[in-house]
Amino acid sequence: MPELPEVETVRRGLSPAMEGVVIEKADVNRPDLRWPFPDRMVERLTGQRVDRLRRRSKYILADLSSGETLLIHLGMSGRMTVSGDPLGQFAHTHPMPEKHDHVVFHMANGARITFNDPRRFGAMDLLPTATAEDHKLLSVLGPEPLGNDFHEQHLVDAFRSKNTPVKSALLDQGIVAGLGNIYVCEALYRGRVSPRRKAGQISVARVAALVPIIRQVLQDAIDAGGSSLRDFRQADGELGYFQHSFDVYGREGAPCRTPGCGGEIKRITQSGRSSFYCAQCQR
DNA sequence: AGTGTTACCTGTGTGC
DNA sequence: TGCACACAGGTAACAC
Repeated sequence: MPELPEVETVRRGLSPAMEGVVIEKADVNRPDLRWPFPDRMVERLTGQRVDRLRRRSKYILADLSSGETLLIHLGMSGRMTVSGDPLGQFAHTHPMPEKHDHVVFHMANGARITFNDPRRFGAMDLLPTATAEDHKLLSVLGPEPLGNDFHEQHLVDAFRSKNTPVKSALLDQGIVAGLGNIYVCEALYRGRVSPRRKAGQISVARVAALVPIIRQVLQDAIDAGGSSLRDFRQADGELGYFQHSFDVYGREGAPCRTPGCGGEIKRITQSGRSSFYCAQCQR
C-alpha cells in the first residue's frame, strides 16, 4: 500500500505507456476487488483512449475519451506493471500471468498493463469525468499535500480543536490527503513531534513547521522512486529506494539518527497501527 | 460529532 | 518441515 509517493511513481511509470493510447481490450478476471467492479466495465473500457492520467491523493484517475474516468486504488498490496511496449522502454516480453492478476489492459501500442493485488484491498470504479470530485471516495479528501491548498493556516485550523493524537490527525485523509503510516512517522520525526501528542495541543509554530516538512518528505520519496517494502514496485517492475532513507519507520531498537540525541527508536501501537519514533527528541 | 476498534484479504516472517 | 501467530503501506463500517 502504497502511499502518495508510491502512487505518484506508478502514475509516472504508466503515463508513457497509456496516455494518448487506446485500450484495445481489457481483461477483468474477477467480479470485484474490495467492492464489485462497475457495471459493464469491460465494454466501457474497450476502445476508449486514455486522454490523461492524473492522481488525487492515493487514487490514480484515467480520463477516457468517452467522458468517463477510471478510478484506481492500489489498496495495501496493489501493483500496476507495464510490459511489452513497442518503444522498448519497458520489458520487451510479456510475463506469464500470475496469481492475483485481476485486471489487464491491452493497449493499442502493444503495451500491457497488469493490475495485481493479492490482498484485494484495492478498488476500481468508473465515474463521469466532469463531476469526478463528487465521487464518494474523492469528495471527502482534504487538500493535496504538495498543492497550494495545503498551507500552514490550513493545518493550524485543522488541528486547533483536535483532541486526537497528531499521528491519527495526519493519517486523517480529510485533513491532508495522501499520507499513510510510513510518511506520517517520518514527518513527525523530522518535525521532532511525538506521535502521541494531541494535535490541538501543539504550538502554532510547530504545527506550521510540519507543513514544509511533510512536503519535503513526500518529495524526497518521489525523487527516490518511492519506497519498496513487501509489495511495491514501480510500473517498470523496479524497486523504489526511499526505504533506505527511513529515519524511524521499521527501525525499532535502532539508534536515533539525530546528532547528539543518543535515543533509541521505539514502536508503539496507536489505533491499531505501529508508530515508530524517538521518545528522546520527539516531544 | 468525534474518536477508537474491527473487518476486509493474502502473504510472509518468526518462533516453537 | 510444519504449524501457529503476529504483522503488513488503506479505508469504511461499526461501536461507543
